[in-house]
Amino acid sequence: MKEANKEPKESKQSFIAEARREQIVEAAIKTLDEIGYVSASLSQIAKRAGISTALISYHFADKYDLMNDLITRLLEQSSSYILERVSRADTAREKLRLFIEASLAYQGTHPARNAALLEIIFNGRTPENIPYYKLGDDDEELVLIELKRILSEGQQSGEFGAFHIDVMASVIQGAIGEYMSYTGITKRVDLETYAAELVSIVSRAVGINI
Amino acid sequence: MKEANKEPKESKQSFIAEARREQIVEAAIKTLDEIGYVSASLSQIAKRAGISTALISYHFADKYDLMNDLITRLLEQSSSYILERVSRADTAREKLRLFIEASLAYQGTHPARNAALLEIIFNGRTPENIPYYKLGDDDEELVLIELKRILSEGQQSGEFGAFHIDVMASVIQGAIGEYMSYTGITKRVDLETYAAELVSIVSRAVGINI
DNA sequence: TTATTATTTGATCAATTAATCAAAATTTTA
DNA sequence: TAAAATTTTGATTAATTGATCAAATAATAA
Repeated sequence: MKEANKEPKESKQSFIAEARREQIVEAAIKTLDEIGYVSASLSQIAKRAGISTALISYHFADKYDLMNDLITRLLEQSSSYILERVSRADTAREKLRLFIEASLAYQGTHPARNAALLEIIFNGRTPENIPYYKLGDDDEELVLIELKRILSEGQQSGEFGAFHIDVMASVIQGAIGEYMSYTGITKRVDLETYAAELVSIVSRAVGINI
Repeated sequence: MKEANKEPKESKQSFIAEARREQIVEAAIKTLDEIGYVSASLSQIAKRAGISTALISYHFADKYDLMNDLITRLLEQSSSYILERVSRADTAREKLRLFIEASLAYQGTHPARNAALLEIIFNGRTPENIPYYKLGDDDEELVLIELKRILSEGQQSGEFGAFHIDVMASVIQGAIGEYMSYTGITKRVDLETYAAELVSIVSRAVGINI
């Protein structure tokens, strides 16, 4: 179990090793949520997992390897949650509504995971010192691509009017992200109201034809 | 010059001390922009300022004091830039347009300051471990308050239609912030196009009556 | 069973951190 | 000028960081 996953996606790691990795990742999420990225040292993570720091080093090549695994899992989870919900609708208009609602709902149901995701996206950097938020992860991209597909689909079907798809997608994601990260709005407007109002605002913006 | 500013906002610090503080803050901005908050140690900042680390400790009570000074200056600058531009317009519609354009333009003309602001807002925490982004700084609030005032003004004058002001403000700020922080959109759409499209989208969202 | 392999720990490593301090250098004051 | 106050540095502090290693423990295979 020396090697960190290089190429092999699914490989021959024992059940116990995979379970341990998962436990460590969960502890890392808790740590990020509680004390933030800057203070999230291996010893803090180990403390929350109830294990020694050396054990983390045994299961992960280095801290970057751990954070990478963490962010991959978090993005996979939120992505599949959102994409699954969206797939239930037929029309672009309905898909757009479900996209917004699901994106916001995920935060409400997974606050710690959401906080951890924010911490690592905004603070984490690759070994080459490139910020994660400038990277555009695959799973992150997946959601963005789906959003653009919905917008494009709506335009072609005549459900939506004319607008710049990249910018519109950015507006929608920005509005969702704003509620995720900024507590000011969170305190003033509850999740359901925000979702409903956002759907209404976006509907007007895309020029929905009843 | 032992004491760090506790209550005295403007006090009796020599010109040279103030100049030195400013130099240190500028070096801190450069450091945050170049290597990010996590790596921005006092020694890294001192290196870029061409001074010893002890000198930073002499002029600032501690690292938090420095970062606090830094974020205050950065927010003051961007706030006054935006508010000054907005004040040139008369109608709510024009103010809204200038607000969006000025907010985006500031990023284009001050990329390093913008990057530093992002780094510290998302990574910095108070001594009580509260993330800055959950705090709602005074100068940050200033801009938000002005935005809401514009939206409210437009509704009362009949320029805008009906919408939830808090949510609409959040959407607009989110769309602006998205372009600031996420490189994906930055690479696909240039600043001017984004500003123009965003104005167009928001105009539709607020329901502008020609 | 025994031998082999996988897992886990505690001790330890060098590096870096923020901060302190006495002494030196500089500037200001008298 | 000389004295006093301010500014600056280099050395040092204790604490923490991520990582390594040999030895101990546990699980698996023979």
